[in-house]
Amino acid sequence: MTPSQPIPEQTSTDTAAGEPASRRTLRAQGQKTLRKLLDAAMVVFARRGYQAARVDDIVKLARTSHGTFYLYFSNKEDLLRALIAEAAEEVRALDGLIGEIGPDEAGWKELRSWIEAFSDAWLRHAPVLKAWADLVMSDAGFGEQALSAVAGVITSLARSIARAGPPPGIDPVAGAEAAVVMLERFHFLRQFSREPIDDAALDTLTTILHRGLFGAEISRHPPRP
Amino acid sequence: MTPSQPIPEQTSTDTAAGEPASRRTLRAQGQKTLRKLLDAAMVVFARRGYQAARVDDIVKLARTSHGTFYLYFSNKEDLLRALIAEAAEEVRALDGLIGEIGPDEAGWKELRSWIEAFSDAWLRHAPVLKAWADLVMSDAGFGEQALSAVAGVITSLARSIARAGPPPGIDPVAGAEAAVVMLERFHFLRQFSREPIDDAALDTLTTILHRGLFGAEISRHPPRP
Amino acid sequence: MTPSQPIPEQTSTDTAAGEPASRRTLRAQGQKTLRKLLDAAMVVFARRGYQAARVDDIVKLARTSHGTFYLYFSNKEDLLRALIAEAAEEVRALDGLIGEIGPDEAGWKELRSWIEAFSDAWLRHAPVLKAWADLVMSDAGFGEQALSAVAGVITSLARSIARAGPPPGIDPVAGAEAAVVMLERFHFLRQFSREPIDDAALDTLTTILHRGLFGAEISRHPPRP
Amino acid sequence: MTPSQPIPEQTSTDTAAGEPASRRTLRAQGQKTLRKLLDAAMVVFARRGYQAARVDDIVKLARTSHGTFYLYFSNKEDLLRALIAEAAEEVRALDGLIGEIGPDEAGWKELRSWIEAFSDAWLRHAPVLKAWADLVMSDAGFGEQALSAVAGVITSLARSIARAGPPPGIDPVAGAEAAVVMLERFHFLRQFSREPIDDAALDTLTTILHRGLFGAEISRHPPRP
DNA sequence: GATGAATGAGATTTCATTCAT
DNA sequence: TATGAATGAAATCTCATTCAT
Repeated sequence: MTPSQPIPEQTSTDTAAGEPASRRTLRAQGQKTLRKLLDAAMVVFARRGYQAARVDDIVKLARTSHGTFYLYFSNKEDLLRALIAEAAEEVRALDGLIGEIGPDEAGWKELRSWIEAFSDAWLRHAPVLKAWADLVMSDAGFGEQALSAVAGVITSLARSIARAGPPPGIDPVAGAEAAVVMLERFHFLRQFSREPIDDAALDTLTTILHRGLFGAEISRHPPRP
Repeated sequence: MTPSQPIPEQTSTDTAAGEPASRRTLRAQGQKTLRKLLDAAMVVFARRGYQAARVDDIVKLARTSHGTFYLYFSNKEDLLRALIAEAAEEVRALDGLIGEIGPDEAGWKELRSWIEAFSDAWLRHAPVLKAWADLVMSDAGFGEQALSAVAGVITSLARSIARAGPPPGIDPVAGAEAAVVMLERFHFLRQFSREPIDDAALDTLTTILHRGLFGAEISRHPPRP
Repeated sequence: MTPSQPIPEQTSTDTAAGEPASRRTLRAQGQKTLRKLLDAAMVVFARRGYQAARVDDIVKLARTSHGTFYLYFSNKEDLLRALIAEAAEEVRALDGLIGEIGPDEAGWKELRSWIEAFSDAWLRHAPVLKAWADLVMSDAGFGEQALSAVAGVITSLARSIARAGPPPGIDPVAGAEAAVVMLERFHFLRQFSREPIDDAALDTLTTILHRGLFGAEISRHPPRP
Repeated sequence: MTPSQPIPEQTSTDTAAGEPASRRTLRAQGQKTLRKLLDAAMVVFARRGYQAARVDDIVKLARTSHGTFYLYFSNKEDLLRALIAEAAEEVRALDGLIGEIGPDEAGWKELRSWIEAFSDAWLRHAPVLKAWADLVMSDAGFGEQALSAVAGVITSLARSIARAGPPPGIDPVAGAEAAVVMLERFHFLRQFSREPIDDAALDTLTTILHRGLFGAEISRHPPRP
């Protein structure tokens, strides 16, 4: 007489921590709720920063419940990752947009329109980018993710600088890094101090980089009339 | 082209920030404990950021107790203010150092040595600056303080740019802002990615700003041999 | 030697335990779903115990939904009751099987075949029995139910022992209790440690009880060749 | 110019989950609180079972706070482990007590006094043993721990049986297992049904095992006068 | 001056159960 | 009959701060 019933192996942890609650396929209503939560989080992160944001704030704004939140995300960080994924997509799109930038006026305009695209993307995702910056401080993993997201843009920009033949004293990679962080933090500063990012500001940024990295000289690129 | 931002008078920040809970005069041992706590906080803030730093982490690293912590600071924020006070001192010192910067090689050197001073100060206070940035996200009051601290530097720099007669398209205030945030974040990025901030990097930063904001042209300032 | 426990009348447990929330008559499909849920619960209870088992685990394994679950059971406890009802049926059948057990070899064989029946029943319902034991810890009501279910077996066994004229020092009721719990837990232990319950094990159990409770002596019942 | 401040490595998780909050050395007051918590837990576990016991119940009974609880234990499981460690100590002590057990009256008395020791230990730690049994269901790890704790007793007992020359049909290891689980569960049952474990009960248990495993015959061991 | 112990408000997370389609 | 979505009460756990010695 032998035992008739094999004991099934315990399938270890069914849902790993930090994973989306369970990537079910969502119907229309589910999609809507998901969106509501993402949007609410965007607002709350913008208002209080990531760390200070409470799940409670988010669900209240989304007019839903705690339980529902954890139906879609396994925790606050998971939600941020979802938002970041959306933002990162656009960041990555930016490096495709960097064209040939010469020291002449055409180059200036090219650069200016790229910066404008950068500006648009930044403003669209401002809360996420801030939350991101906020998390980088406490979670190294998020830092790596951030680095790799910008790496593409920096590389493209560095190539563009190198092709243009930068002024002496410029290291293309360092220059590209400086450019990207300048653009990013300038936007951050202006938004933080509630000053607008207007044409004058974008012109200034463009001119600094055009002259500083792409070798434009004064006579050659009269500012737009 | 109008300056987008009124240049604020530097608001003094000597309002007893960061003083012990009850302002006792400290003997030798007290001084030592105070220093231990400040240093430990510096390390912990650097590791985890301000928000995520726990008082427990700090006192453990300082090899002292919770009770002692509150003997010296009235709360965690108070401790950060003390650290910031130390850093702000140096930040403020920086605007005194900005001299006359012309478009020639002398100007380049002048700028370069200022940037070097900035770099030194930044590296010395990196953890505090990061904690500061961290806090700014969630505490509006701290944001004001931060703005006013940098305002002095920005103002001085903006004046210096205006005096030099910047290239067309440059708004001196926007330019100064862009310059400061670029320097700050470039240091942050390099430290975060564990890349050194070497001479080539500082040369690059200097050249970008010299050409971008102070109208330097190629022929006039050959980079240092 | 007085029985330490009044021998309780077997309280009938046919009080509609484990019936669907609203007692509908089920069609073929309904029957199938019901079975799927019962089977899944059996597995999950075996894996995690009753308390730790989540309805979610059960419906996932049964490949159905939460909503469906509550179509068939009014709650988790209700489901367990349904399973218990199935098991109790067999438990109750066991006391009918206890025959006259003398101290001779015939008695040994009689006892042995009863133990074999016990073993079969136990193995068939192991998960339920475990869940039951699990619940007994936290729900007094379930404890009563459990006691009354085994009471029948214990009573029958005690009578059988008393009739056989047990060795001096044996209280028939205490002896019957000891026998039942020994059989139950021995099976539990062997299954838990993944050791088989083989003929040698059943022989050992039989011999302990035959000699211990029914007065068998060595010379009179040589073990089966 | 190279960065002057090495960034210290993040010392990963400072306190691993599931570990005692931090095995500080406790002063008198700490010891007292620790004891209060352990005792309170014992009571609560006895009343509601481990799973159903809430940390809140424990701290209320111990007249202390949630915060304090987590100062001493990292969670409920951790607390149970502490209690188990205390119980396991005594369980282990039991196998040293098993002496030479012959089929005569001296053997009966020897066995009886060992069973009495078992009984004492069991009663002293009843709540823990129940909680243990409760957890075994949901946490495999706890099962292993339980097995290894009893393994010593079983082995000693099996040796004792083998030395005594058991009746034919007895496998010493299976017999020892059966004996231990019988003793354990008998106590459990009696306590659960609120019946006393009196001399008659212990006599019965002793006699079953003495005859069943150690080959005692009727004439040779008259029960105590 | 210093410290271990205690606190409790508040945040996160889980999961049995109900609802709407 | 079936199901995905939603709920919210209850439980766990954290940590800045206060207290008593």
